Amino acid sequence: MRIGRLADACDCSRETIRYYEKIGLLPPAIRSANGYRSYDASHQKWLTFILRSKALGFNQNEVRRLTNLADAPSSTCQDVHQLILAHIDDVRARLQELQQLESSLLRLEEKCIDETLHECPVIDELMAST
Amino acid sequence: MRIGRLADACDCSRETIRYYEKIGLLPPAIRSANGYRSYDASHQKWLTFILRSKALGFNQNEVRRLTNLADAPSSTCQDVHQLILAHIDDVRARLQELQQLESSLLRLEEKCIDETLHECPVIDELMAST
DNA sequence: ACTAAGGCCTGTAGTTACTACAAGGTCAAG
DNA sequence: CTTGACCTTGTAGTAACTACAGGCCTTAGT
Repeated sequence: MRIGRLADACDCSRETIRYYEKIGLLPPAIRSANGYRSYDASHQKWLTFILRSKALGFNQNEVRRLTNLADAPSSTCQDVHQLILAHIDDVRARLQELQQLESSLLRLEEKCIDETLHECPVIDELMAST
Repeated sequence: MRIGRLADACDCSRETIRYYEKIGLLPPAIRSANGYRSYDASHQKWLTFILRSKALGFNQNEVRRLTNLADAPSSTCQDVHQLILAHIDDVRARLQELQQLESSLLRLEEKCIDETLHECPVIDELMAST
């Protein structure tokens, strides 16, 4: 399988695949005589794994740790479990931040009483000292 | 006021201030004879405005639009209102995404029944085809 | 056999929103 | 007169790609 077919199969771009190889996330492809990258089913599994992990919001470092765990025979399910729990905490922290952001924005938005005004209370509040 | 004092007053780094000037978010400082940047109260207002907008999650482009509105005498409160509403939509979209992420992660996490297992069902699921 | 379209290669630059130097100039205090 | 804190510019690095440029290779059609 060449890069284009793998990209289609996994629904990602060729550039992404080459990029993952470059940063060592994806094991390097075998090269055929003409220098083209050549992939098999195991490459596809790895790439699928990486893409799904990303879709779950894991960043490169976390994905790297996950792939290491997937690869190491000595790893246990607990290691994976820990990573997921840490990531859930992370996601929840971001959720809280966004929720606070939303309520701040709503509070601000309510200040727009008269929309025809040229003196905007929102601008004033953002600019005011203290 | 030199850059260090402004940075302290607004609780941001000197580099950030220079950066905002460079990208045209902050009006350029007046230079004193030795070439140092010199700021006054109006600069401080601008910077405060920018930093607060960022804290509300507005990105550079949105902040730029906000500062333009704050600066233009012809702008109305409605323009600002629109920007805020659009941003609230944005934040809500991100919230939804994160909530879906959280539930996906929780579903996945529940698969870890026996933590001592070396065959991790999570890894298997992430790697499996279809 | 020839040609055109498409696929592949490498390498570099751009994106966002900064942060972190490096190398050097300026100024006040001791 | 030196030390230290401040200032200047410019460049490179971060995450996670995306988008070329310039140049081979392959495949399908004529």
